[in-house]
Amino acid sequence: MRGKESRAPGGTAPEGYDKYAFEPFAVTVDLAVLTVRAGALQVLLVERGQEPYAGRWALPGGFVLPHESAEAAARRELAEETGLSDLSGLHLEQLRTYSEPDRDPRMRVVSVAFAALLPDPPEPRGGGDAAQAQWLRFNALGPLAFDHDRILADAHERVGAKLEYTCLATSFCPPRFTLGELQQVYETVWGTALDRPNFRRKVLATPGFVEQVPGAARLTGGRGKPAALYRAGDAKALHPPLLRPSSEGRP
Amino acid sequence: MRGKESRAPGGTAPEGYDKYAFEPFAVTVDLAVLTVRAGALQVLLVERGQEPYAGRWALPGGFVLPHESAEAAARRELAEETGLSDLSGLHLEQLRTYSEPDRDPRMRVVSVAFAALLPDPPEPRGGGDAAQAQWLRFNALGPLAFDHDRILADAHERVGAKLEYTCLATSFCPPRFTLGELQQVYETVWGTALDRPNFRRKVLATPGFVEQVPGAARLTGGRGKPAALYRAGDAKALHPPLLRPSSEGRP
DNA sequence: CTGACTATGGTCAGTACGACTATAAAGGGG
DNA sequence: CCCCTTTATAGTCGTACTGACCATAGTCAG
Repeated sequence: MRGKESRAPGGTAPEGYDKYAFEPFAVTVDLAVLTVRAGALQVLLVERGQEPYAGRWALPGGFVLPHESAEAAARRELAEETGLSDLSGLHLEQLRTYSEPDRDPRMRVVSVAFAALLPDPPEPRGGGDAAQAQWLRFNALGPLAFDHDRILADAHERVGAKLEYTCLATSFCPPRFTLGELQQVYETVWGTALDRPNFRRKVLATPGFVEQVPGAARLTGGRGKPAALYRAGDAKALHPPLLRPSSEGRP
Repeated sequence: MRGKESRAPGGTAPEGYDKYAFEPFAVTVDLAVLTVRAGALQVLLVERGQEPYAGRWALPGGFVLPHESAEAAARRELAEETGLSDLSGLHLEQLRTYSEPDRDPRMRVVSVAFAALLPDPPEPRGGGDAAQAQWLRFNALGPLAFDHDRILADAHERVGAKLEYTCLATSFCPPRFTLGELQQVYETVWGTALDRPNFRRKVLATPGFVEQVPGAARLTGGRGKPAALYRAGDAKALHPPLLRPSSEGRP
């Protein structure tokens, strides 16, 4: 549009658009909310109570309201779904838009998908007018409703790729974290094991990725030598990137 | 939506949606069509004939029809705009969706933006019911209509980044090309000069990036030693990536 | 005290990359 | 026809990065 108003389907609208000269679309957002918990990649899902796909798991989401952008709708839905009032430290990123005409059997729905990363996963709040949201392990998910399998796969791929060349991994971590926790984020998302000394060397050699918390604070959680605490630096990109092993060697 | 039908704005629609229980959105596509021509990055633009932004350049695009996906709409609009019947060798990639409520002063328009790369730029066809599309140099563009400056900047950034770790550059080249042409794609999009022997070594060392045309075909265009011809290989990703110089050294 | 466990520090060789020099093959101008 | 410009291609060399290791330090469970 905009280059050629006359192309509006259903009629010509030379000056202002005729609001109903074209088929209206419902615009929604779908959220792939990821976290690393208990050493596994987990996703926030809701159980559908109605047809179609009753009983199946689906990504949380909802309609975009007339006065808000898709980003605002995503933040609002996420707050409602998780009950998380403070969305600081949240990474929310637009994935892509899914617009196949038959993706919702009831009507034409165009959905803008987002990937969101949470550091410390709060239990989804119970109070709500709809099905309860729950964290489920990314592996061993049955088929989801609609095209949500594809959305989730795209989100996983995107996050995995961005770990390589951005500092995104810190978005999975609490404000203070150890390098072991950071490494576990990489290993969990990528599904591979990394060499610990090499990972450490690489992260510390990247200026602005992490910075050590000055007051020699140390986390004593379980056994083993206590680890130094770090917080996220101000860098956004990783140069050179931290490539995942699976994508490098090709014997 | 889909997790909680009751959240449809404007009313509850327990089973099927009430088609007009929510504010309808117009859904459009906007195309950032890029090519490398005459040693410069060029963009396909149309001149607006009507308010708002009359006389300004805008990205080509149009409404998504009720029965087609955004991708299909993008292909259709591109064919109409360029008159290019064969869209083989075309790279079309969804960029992101722009949904700010006030991005079009007339009404609520949600636009799915695409980046398209053309190898050999055909002159845009004259026949059409709207303003003529033209190739303009990416530099020295005045402000575009709507938020199209931002869309174009995002497209440029995305393409520049994907040159680093994918084989996308071949999408800017004709079916047979020399390594010099391929290098010029990188230099034009990135706006930097590259060392020729090093570029050559890197490209040839990446398996599946390009493969030499067997029948010692050589292009004799201008002066200098004739160059060997190559075609795109079957690889999609570059490992390790070909990083642009600007993003590496940071003195 | 001992052993398991984790964090941290270091070595070493293979590889990739930037900067650079050299050679080959064409056309143009005298 | 010779020389010079132009472009393609080949190779060299030192530095930086990386993967695969080995070694040490600090804490907890028994």
